[in-house]
Amino acid sequence: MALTRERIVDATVELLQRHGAGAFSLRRLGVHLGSDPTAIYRHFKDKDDLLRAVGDRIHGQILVGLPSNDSWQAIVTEICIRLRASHLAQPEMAALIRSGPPLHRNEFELTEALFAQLGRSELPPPDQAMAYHALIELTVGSAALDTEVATMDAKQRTATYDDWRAAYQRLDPAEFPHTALVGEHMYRNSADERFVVALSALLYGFSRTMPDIGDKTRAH
Amino acid sequence: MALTRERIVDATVELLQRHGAGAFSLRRLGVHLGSDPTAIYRHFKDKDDLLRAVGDRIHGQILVGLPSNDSWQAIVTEICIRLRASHLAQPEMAALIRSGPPLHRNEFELTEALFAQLGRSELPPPDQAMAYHALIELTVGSAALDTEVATMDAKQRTATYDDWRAAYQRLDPAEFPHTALVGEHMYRNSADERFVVALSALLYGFSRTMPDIGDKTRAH
DNA sequence: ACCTGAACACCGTTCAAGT
DNA sequence: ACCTGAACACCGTTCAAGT
Repeated sequence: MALTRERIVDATVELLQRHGAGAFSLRRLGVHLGSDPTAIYRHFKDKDDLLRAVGDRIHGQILVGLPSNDSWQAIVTEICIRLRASHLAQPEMAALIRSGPPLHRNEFELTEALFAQLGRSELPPPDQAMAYHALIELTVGSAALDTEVATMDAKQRTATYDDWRAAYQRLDPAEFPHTALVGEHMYRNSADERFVVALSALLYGFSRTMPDIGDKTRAH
Repeated sequence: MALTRERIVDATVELLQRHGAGAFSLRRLGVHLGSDPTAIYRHFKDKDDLLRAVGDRIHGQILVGLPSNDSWQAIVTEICIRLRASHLAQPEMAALIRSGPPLHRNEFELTEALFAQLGRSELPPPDQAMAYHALIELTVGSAALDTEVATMDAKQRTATYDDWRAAYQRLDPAEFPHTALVGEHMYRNSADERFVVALSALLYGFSRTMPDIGDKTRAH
């Protein structure tokens, strides 16, 4: 029953999952662990340090059972889908990771896995790095924008998207003519499906020579 | 000297800009306004309501003086650059907007401006909506990931990127062979430049018929 | 009509004291 | 060596009381 890093991380994951991210505090964690809240400071520097450890545990599960005999685009897509799902499942942790790369073991392995796939493309290394940054930004952004809605049940979620779409469709077509034409197509399909479409466009865009940008002097 | 919504929003913008986002509280705002912190509740429902109003004011400045005789890609890029800059300048507000579209006047005008440009592309309306969502996700994600670094001065910022790059380059090449090849190109250029590259790739990806995804039965 | 100020129910974190 | 518990310096928000 002794307090260990492991037991604290376990309890944190459980609390974050069971109640929302907003309902997590060190005081609640103390109650859940049956010990004084401040005992946690014996094992972690502060709350951020604890959440970073939670993040590393979750990043560690992303590469488990990843398909390997697929196109690089398909594998990159799968990794990003899983990374996005992790961020949706742990919004507190996600907010922390947004403030800087954790630079921990599992994050390095995730990066290596992405570069392994981007290395199979025809992109030269500088463009692989650019694509890597763009993939992370899109994935993290998609998760951040979807966090609030993702915690709802399917019925609520559909209702929310319907409400938002309706708000755009309710606009005066004289003042908002373009929104009037496109409004009905906003927030369609699931956010997961929209994400895969965006990801495909991004990968497609990077896997061609890009006009107007990039290093025009490159070898091929 | 009477308290008005306008005066409160002004003071909030000033406080957020002068000190960081983390240093903002209703109590501090009260001191700055020379009135009791709880007087704000007479004009705004709660803190989120106030930040939403701040967000709307800032969104309202994005379209001012936008070039109009340019390609749709160039104008979309300019809008996204400005939206990203707004999020970087007001991280508290940005965090709130991530939780759902504000559905306020200025946000509708921003959406209309983006659809006006996407309408000049050859994309059919459903794809315009998809592109819109993807653009927002990339823009918001890029801003979120860059917020921490953006508040630093140029020197600190470069040092931070150098540190991060070094962490990846320090990895054992036997265990992380692909990172070894690409590591030196990570976090190069400014985050703004990396964002423009990502945006171009995304727009380029959307402006072609996408393989494997999308409605294959479309007219053209 | 508008603002004040006490109060409520919380936070993360520190540190001397206990076992 | 490890944990406790009081204390510090904060939060957002409510509401009866003041002017």
